[in-house]
Amino acid sequence: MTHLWWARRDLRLHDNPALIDAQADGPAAAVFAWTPALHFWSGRRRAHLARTLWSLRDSTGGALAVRRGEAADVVLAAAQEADAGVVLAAREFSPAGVAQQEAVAAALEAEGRELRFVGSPYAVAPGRVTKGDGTPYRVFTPFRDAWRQHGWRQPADAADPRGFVPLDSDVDLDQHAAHGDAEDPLLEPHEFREQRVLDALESWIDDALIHYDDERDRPDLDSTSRLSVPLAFGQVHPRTVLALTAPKRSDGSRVFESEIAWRDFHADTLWHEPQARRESLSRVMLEEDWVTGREADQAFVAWRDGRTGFPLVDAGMRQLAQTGWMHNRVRMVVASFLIKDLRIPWQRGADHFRRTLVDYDHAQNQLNWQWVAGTGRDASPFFRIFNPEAQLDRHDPQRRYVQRWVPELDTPDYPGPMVDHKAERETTLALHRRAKDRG
DNA sequence: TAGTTGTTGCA
DNA sequence: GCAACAACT
Repeated sequence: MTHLWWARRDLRLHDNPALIDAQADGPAAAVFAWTPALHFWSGRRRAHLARTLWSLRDSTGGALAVRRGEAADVVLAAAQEADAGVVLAAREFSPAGVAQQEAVAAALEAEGRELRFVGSPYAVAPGRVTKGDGTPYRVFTPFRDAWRQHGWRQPADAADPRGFVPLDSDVDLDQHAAHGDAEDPLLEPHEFREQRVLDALESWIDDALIHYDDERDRPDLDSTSRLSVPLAFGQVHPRTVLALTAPKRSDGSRVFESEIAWRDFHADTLWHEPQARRESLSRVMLEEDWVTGREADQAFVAWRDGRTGFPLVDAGMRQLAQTGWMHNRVRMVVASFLIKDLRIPWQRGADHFRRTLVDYDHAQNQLNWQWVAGTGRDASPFFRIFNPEAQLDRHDPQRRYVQRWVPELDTPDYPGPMVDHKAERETTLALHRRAKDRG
């Protein structure tokens, strides 16, 4: 009997246990649900999804169906067409992903079909790393040590690209794939193929992994792994990444693996505390102390548009606006500036990132913003306020990054600082102390 | 994965 | 005059 693979954030043939199981008894059918929620994505992010799906469908000999509709409707219809009694999928752990898979499971069960979960988008799935008493770790470092101790499986074999039963699509991927930077990207589809991602990863490991501990925080050097986009779409599995870095032990590889652990830590936090998607996990400021109204609106727009007068903040926000990506060190600096200098709630910044980042990942975004705000599970101390000038001196010493993204930097057209950082820092610290004293 | 301030130790 | 360090926020 034919099985159906429900493709989610695991758009790959390599190391995909759900897909392997779907092919266990012969060729599998495969479907991806192009849901109404994608309407709210940025055009750039949707284009990248379309390109990734185009590439994956091409790799399956055109068999993968990409269909418009809610996941429950799309998966059920595909299961009926393929006469599949069993649907295989990777389990999601975010609130939206859980709700979606519950709806799919219910729709299938109503007809006597079964949704079976195999694997997850994480090296170690949320909920698996706990303290001795079964409760989750609150602090990252002990979590990471236990996470390493727990370990992970070796990557699964690659799926059979010929092992698919074709289903029709009703989404025009060519149309969605065209966007700004590449109006007709499918003339050069090489760039966003799964194999290209794996090749680029291997090159990066050979060239840059060993320097990762020193260079990851240098936005001018472009030494990061650039894995955030493929990881967000599941074009590569973190376990594949860890298997490739494992033989290359160095300080660089250990720091890099820590970053993968952060990814699992944030997903684990959201799994245990689903309200963290909107609510601060701890309170560091009194409600009335956040800036609101027109003053906040004007400040937010200056931040969003890269007109704060702080070169590193403006460079980051312009890189985001122009490319849909921002260097991680700079993400921390711009987030700290919005929260601690402008005193605008982290949720507003997180919403902007959701609308603009191509690598957007709900758990990573919300929990990293909470980390900067000092409200997360492993809260950064409330007094950790980034100094945008000191960060610039330290991480972009030749000012090459800021000059690239803020070309008018050294001209009269560039505005002066919109706030006095030293004064805002003092004010924020005083408000934090006040909130602490009032409980 | 912070920043500031004050102290110490050395040149 | 400064780097390294501790204490503190």
